[in-house]
Order: sequence, then C-alpha cells, then structure tokens
Amino acid sequence: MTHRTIHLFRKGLRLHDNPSLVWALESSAVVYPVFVLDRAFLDGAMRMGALRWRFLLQSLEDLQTRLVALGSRLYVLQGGYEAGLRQLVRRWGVTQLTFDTEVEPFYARLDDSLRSLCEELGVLVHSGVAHTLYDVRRIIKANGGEAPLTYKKFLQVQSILGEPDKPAREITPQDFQKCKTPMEEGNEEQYRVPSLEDLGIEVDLEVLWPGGESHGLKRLEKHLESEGWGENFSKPRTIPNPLLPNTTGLSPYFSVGCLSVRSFYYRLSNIYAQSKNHSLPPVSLQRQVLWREFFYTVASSTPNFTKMAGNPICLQIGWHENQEALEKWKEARTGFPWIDAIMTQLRQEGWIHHLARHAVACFLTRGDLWISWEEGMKVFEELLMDADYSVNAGNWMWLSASAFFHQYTRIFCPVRFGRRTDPEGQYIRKYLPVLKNFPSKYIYEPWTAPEEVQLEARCIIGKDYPLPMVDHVEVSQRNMCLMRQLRSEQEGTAQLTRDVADDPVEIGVKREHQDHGPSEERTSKHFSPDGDHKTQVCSWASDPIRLPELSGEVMRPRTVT
DNA sequence: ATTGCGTTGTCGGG
DNA sequence: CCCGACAACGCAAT
Repeated sequence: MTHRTIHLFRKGLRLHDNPSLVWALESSAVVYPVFVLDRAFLDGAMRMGALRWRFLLQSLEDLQTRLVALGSRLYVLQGGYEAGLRQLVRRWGVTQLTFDTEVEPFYARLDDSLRSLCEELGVLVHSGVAHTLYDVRRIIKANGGEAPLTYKKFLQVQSILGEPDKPAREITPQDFQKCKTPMEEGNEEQYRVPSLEDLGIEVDLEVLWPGGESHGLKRLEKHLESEGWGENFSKPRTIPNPLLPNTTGLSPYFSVGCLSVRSFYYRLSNIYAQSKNHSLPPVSLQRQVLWREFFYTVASSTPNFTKMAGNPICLQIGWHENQEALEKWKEARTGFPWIDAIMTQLRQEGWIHHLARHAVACFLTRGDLWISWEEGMKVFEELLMDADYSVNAGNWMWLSASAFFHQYTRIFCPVRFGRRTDPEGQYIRKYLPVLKNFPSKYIYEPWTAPEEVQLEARCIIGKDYPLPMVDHVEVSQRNMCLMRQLRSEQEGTAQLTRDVADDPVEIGVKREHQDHGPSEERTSKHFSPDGDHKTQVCSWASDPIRLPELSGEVMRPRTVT
C-alpha cells in the first residue's frame, strides 16, 4: 500500500477486467490514471482515420466519466510518451508504473522504452496481459516455440492450455477511497480529454458506434438479452449485406479494449452452462474470439507480419502497382455496385460485414485487380472502427491467398455473391442512391441494362455511374492462372504437369453471367503429359485484356518445358 | 506416397 | 434452402 503509481492506459480503455489497474490499486497509496495522447504514434504506427479518432476520444471521455464516478480522474497527456512521463514521475513522486503489455511491434518497442525509462528513474514496472485471452507466448511455448499456423493446430494447443485466466475483479469506489487520485487545482484544462476540434480533425458522419466502455457494455447486454441471440448466433449464416448489422457489433469495443475478451468469453461460457438448449451453444462466438487470438499469436512471432517482403509465412507475389485502379477501389468507383456499395459503407460508417470484407478484399487482390493486400490493409486500418493490427493483416493475407488460405480458385463473384442474399439489391440502393431506380434485374450489373432502362432509371452507365473497370470473368481466370504459375515456380517443377493438365480457358469462356449459350459439356479429363496444353494456357494468360499489363518475372507467364 | 481436411466459391439440380 | 460436383491448394495424418 505504499507505492505512488501511474496506471498507463493505452488499449484496455476500461475499468472492468483490468488486472494491472487492480494491481496498482492494491499496491499503492496513490494512483494516477494516465493516457498519453501521442499523435505521432497514433497517426503513424496506428494509422488512425477520423472515425477511429472520434471513437478513441469518446472512449477516453467515457473512461474519464467512469473514473470520476469512482472518485478518481483521467489525466490525458498530449505529446510524446517519454518526455511526458519523465516529467510526471518527477512532479508526482511516482514509484511504480503499471500498464498492459501489447504484442504489436510498435507497442513492444514502446514497452521496452518505458522499461528503460523506469529503470533510469528508479520506478518499478508492473505489466501483464489483458488484451487477449492468453499470453500468446504461452501458446507459442506450448506449440514447441513456434506459432501454430493453422487454426486447427491453434485449437489443439489451446486445449492443452485449458481455460483462459478469469477476468479481474470489479473496481469499486472503495478502491479509490483507500487509494487516492490526487487532484491538482487548476490543471483541469491541461489534462482534459481533447475534442476533435482541438486536434483539428473533422468528421461530419453520423455516430453509429459511440466509443467507450459504457456503450460497449450496453451493447453487449442488449445483444445477450435479445431472445435467443447467444445461442442461435452462428457466424457463417449471417447475411453479408445487412441494412442493419446482424452480427454482434462489438468488434470496435474489443479493438481498443473497451470490452474484455476474457469477460466476454466467460460470459458466453455461463450462457452455455445455464442454457436449456445445449444443442446450440454460443461456441461459435467463442470461436470468433479464438480466431482473433490465433492472429495475435502468429503476428507476435512473425517478422514483418504486415508486409509481404521479409515475411516468412507470406507468399511472394508480383502484385501490380496501379494507383489509378487502387483509387477506384478505395473511392467506390469500380463500376461493380456490390463492391462500391461496400466501400461506401466502409467510408461512411467505419464498419462492414465480414463477408463484405472478404468480397472487396478478394476483388482488390487475387480476384480481380491483382493489387497488393498491403494496400487494402492500410485502407481498412484507416477506415474500420475495429481495425486491429494482427487481425487485419492476417485476414488480408488470408483473403489474398498469401498465407493461411490457399484455395485461390475460390473467387468471389462481384455480381452474384451479393445477389444470392439480397436479390432486390436493397443494400446497393441504400449506399449507392444513384442506382436506386434500376430494376432488380440489372442492379448488380447495370451496364447490361438497355439504354431505355438506363434513361428510365435516370442513370446513364459510363456517365452517372462508372462502367465496370474490369471484365471479371476474364481477369479472374487470368489471375487464377498467374497464381497457379507462381506457386508452381516457387514450389519447384514437380507438380507442373498436373497443374496445367486441364485447361482453364474453356471454363473461363463459358462462365459468362450474361446470357451466353449453354456450356459445352465437360468430358472426362485427360491428364496427358502433352506440353501443348501448357503453352496454350500461358499464351492465353498473357493476352492483353482489360487490365494493367503484367510485370515482374514472378508472375510473367512463361512457357514450361 | 496417399488421403482427408480446411470458419464463409460457384453452379446446377432437387 | 440444401446438396453434390467441380477443381484444386498446402498441410497433416497415415
């Protein structure tokens, strides 16, 4: 009970399940809750966009309110960590620093510099893991020193470890009676939570995701209480283009730690234990949390996890650099209404359904545009309210078939995928009002609408809404071919014969979604070692089609001998 | 060496 | 709405 402690909030912007704050309260006579608002760090390393800034500031406001209610307060320090903390340690006579450790490289570096600063100043450090279910180092250790690279393997390792640590105890007003937060007269202004205006950040978009622990908890309760939610929720069956989110909507709160994954995990376990209907347990939701854990684990032990170059688990691909095509994707001008509607929702709301993420990610990378997943990752990081270093990069590698997932022939069709669950195109009509008058028949591919239909809809394709930037059937077939080649090149030549034995050209031609005569029947395949097929594949692949020219030896189709 | 599997592809048919 | 066929990868179990 003798320390004078700064508890440093970074993520973990909550009072429930906050073990290092509990530690601070139990070991100190005085605790100063501090958040360092380091813009260089948050704009740079964290790549925060305006909506994420707003969410963060709201979360800090909420933290402040909750701390005040307990008889404490939050000190927000603007500027760099080191200079700021050095000054406060001296001024406040601090003897201990508590914080949550984080695994991202930029946080880990910050951890190190905080430790050396504390060593220099003679300040004790107490830190622990609170952002993930487990200390991911335990998972890596249990797997023999390497991160498991498949989800299945990950679950095996997790079963060895057993259940995660229980959430920390609640913090009560009594804690802050025993352990004071000294208030300094006249510094309210200096250490308050800044506004967006203070920071010169402009956002005029509706608040759909108010930041903060209070809102997160409210949202959590609302969903848990709604009939059957906890038991019937199953991820793969949610609809990818909802007008209202039909998923939990909790991810933004987990990403900055307004909510605790441990508390959530145990909450679901309790629902399962008390449920009469054990046939539909909320395990699928727990599995979502475990997916997050999986990506955190791999990210923590993989060099250059958010890059292709120097990343040992990432397939090296000669992605095309095409700023113009990238801009069209980012700004919802691809000419594919389904894709553009998703990108519009992303920009306006900071949230899109996970399957919608898959669709646009596939489109940008291996499906259509053949642009690096890193570019898409950066856009998501800026715009998604739930942006998360590890999960985001992991999913982009997944979707681009660069790591974890390898079935590159499974390409989302930007026309049909959405139509399956939303044949009337309500989602498109909402986010792309310019197309709202099109008949459902044409809403997913308005460029096929006859001129009179376009006039009737008062939207001329090519003028009021762009023509499709690529021919999906052509480019996706070409991309499959490229992918197959670069993989066989990187793997050696053992599988080449098998790889090119059956020719994708026919498939590509006959799978037109517009009326395009009945397909020729596919006869039984002949696996002939004949080399003619190979050259045929390659010459087709190098045909100039409506896409940027190929470049780089990795993806250049070559004649196989 | 061979087989089976993978959180979320597409298509056609019932 | 669900199923199987399709085509097909890396990885792990056998």
